[in-house]
Amino acid sequence: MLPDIKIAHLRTFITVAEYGNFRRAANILCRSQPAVSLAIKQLEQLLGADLFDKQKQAQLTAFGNSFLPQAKNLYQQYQDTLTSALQIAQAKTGTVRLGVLPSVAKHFLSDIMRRFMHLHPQVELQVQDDNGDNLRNKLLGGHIDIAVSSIWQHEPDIEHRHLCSDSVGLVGIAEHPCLQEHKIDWYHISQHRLIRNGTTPLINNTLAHAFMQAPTQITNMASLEAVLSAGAGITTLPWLAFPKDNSTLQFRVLEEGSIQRRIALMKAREAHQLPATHALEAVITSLFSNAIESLGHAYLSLPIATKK
Amino acid sequence: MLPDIKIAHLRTFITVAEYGNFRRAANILCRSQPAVSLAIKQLEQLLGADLFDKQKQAQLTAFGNSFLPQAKNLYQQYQDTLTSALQIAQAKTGTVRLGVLPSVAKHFLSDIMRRFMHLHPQVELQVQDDNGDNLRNKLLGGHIDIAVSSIWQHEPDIEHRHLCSDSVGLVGIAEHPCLQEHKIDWYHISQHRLIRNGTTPLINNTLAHAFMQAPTQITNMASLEAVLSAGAGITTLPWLAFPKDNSTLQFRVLEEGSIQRRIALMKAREAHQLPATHALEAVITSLFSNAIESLGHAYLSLPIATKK
DNA sequence: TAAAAATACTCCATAGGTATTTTAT
DNA sequence: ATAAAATACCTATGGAGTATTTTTA
Repeated sequence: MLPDIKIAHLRTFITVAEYGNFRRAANILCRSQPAVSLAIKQLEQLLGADLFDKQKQAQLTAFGNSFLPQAKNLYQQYQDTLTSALQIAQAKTGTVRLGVLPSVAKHFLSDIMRRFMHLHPQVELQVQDDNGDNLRNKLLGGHIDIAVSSIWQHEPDIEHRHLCSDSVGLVGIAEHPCLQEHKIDWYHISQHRLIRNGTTPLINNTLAHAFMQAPTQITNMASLEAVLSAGAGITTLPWLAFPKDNSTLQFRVLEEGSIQRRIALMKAREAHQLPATHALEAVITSLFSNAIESLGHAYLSLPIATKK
Repeated sequence: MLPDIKIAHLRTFITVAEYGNFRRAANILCRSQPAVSLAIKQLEQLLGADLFDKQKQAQLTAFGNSFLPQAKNLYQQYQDTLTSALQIAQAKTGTVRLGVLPSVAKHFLSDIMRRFMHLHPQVELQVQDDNGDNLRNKLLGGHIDIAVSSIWQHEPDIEHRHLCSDSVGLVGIAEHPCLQEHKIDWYHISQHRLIRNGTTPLINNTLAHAFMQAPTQITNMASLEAVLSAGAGITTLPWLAFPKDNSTLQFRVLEEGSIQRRIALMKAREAHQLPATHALEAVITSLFSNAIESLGHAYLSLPIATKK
């Protein structure tokens, strides 16, 4: 059984050896001189051999000399290990893999990244954007740590915290007949060329389900925008995905409040996150609860309920 | 400033992590379960992050997982360092360099080595035999740690502890005229062929000083023995150096009790010895104080005085 | 419901302080 | 003679215990 030699013993020994003086060492260590004497005496007893020559003040014995480099090494590793652990614990270092929806990326990613990188400059932040389905799979497969994505069904293995909701609307050129109507006529809408896109599953089981069977599917947003701008069809998009800078296109909510996309922060229920991940989580939630007002809009709403 | 994380914290954490159970870990550590809980809680607080999932009993968090190997490493080095230091402190390991006179080697070295190697099997014991002058220089030069040698003058830088004394005598074939006389005739002795050897300086400043100017010097004992056996001269030797197994040679004390060689255990006053060296010292002194009787002889005496 | 972990509290060992004596330069 | 270290003695912190409640499987 090894004797109970503590880190404090080593620190004291190293300091006395380095300064060659008990009193000065005591000052450095913020201890009284007798405390240092006692600590050394105890260490010597635990080791079973003198470290300092009792005749000559604060002079190392041969054994002391042979122990000093060993003690220094050990103390160095102690410091290194703890420093690194603290860095990770305080999210000063590590890696976080974040998945986001393109529409979320467009509006919030730069803010999220700026804020997070400011608070945790040493943490590597890996971001990938993808559609909700793929984000879900990546989360379950452990390829990303957290995701800001849309919910369409409750997954038992995924925990989510609601961040905001946006309304799904009909999108097409302003002149398109469907957008002229006072009230959207779901019956006649299927007469027009409907275009599916990556967000279409959102309107499954709604009045707008006709889009689910649309023969044309365009997942790339730039392509979709071009096709729509040419007046070649209509589609549905959640408000955040709507290209607001395109003046030829118009957004019209399907039925006020009825069809909403819920955006949440998600993580695999199983996986335990490194502190860096928690830190990112905190940044995202705080950003959403504070900054949404500035982006505030009828078609965008703050969290309705916050899941623990 | 690093938080005051102790070795005990690491040991507790590692044990709980390994056994996946606070209670069992407490048993292993010979602590109560609350003590273990508290220690972990404190460690978590000092690190600033949870190590175990509070929901699931004794399950590591991601951070805990990343800290575990680091903690293990550090604890391993702690154990290794202390084990090695304790080995050295307890003279279980290390190296001792011993210098001895050939005559001492002949009578005592095998006993010294047997006893020391039995008590400290892991310690490397380097032995070199040489004459008193060279041993002195090697001691001062730090090339040997201790020596069993003869004293001929008090050196300020060498500490010595008397071990035994032996008488110096005239050595030659039994038939040699000088050995026939009832009382040695120092005046006529210089008429014969005198031979110097490595031990001759011992008789400087004595009645036998004539040997100091002898034209023939033979330092090698085998050669000396051959020359003496051929009746080609006489020499002086201390009793322990006298080849007792050579029946043709005879030893005769110069003047009973008057010319004595003092054999002492010597070490450089400055140099601090490793515990292994102290252990060898102890073996030698105890061996001399116990075992001399068995070798007892009129020409060999136990310590007269013991210098601190 | 049974086992495991957390909490509440009490106590004692020890690390640390101050005052003083002893030892080394 | 003076500074440094050791010793003596006292105090307070915190580590460890038992008893108990709360939580998890």
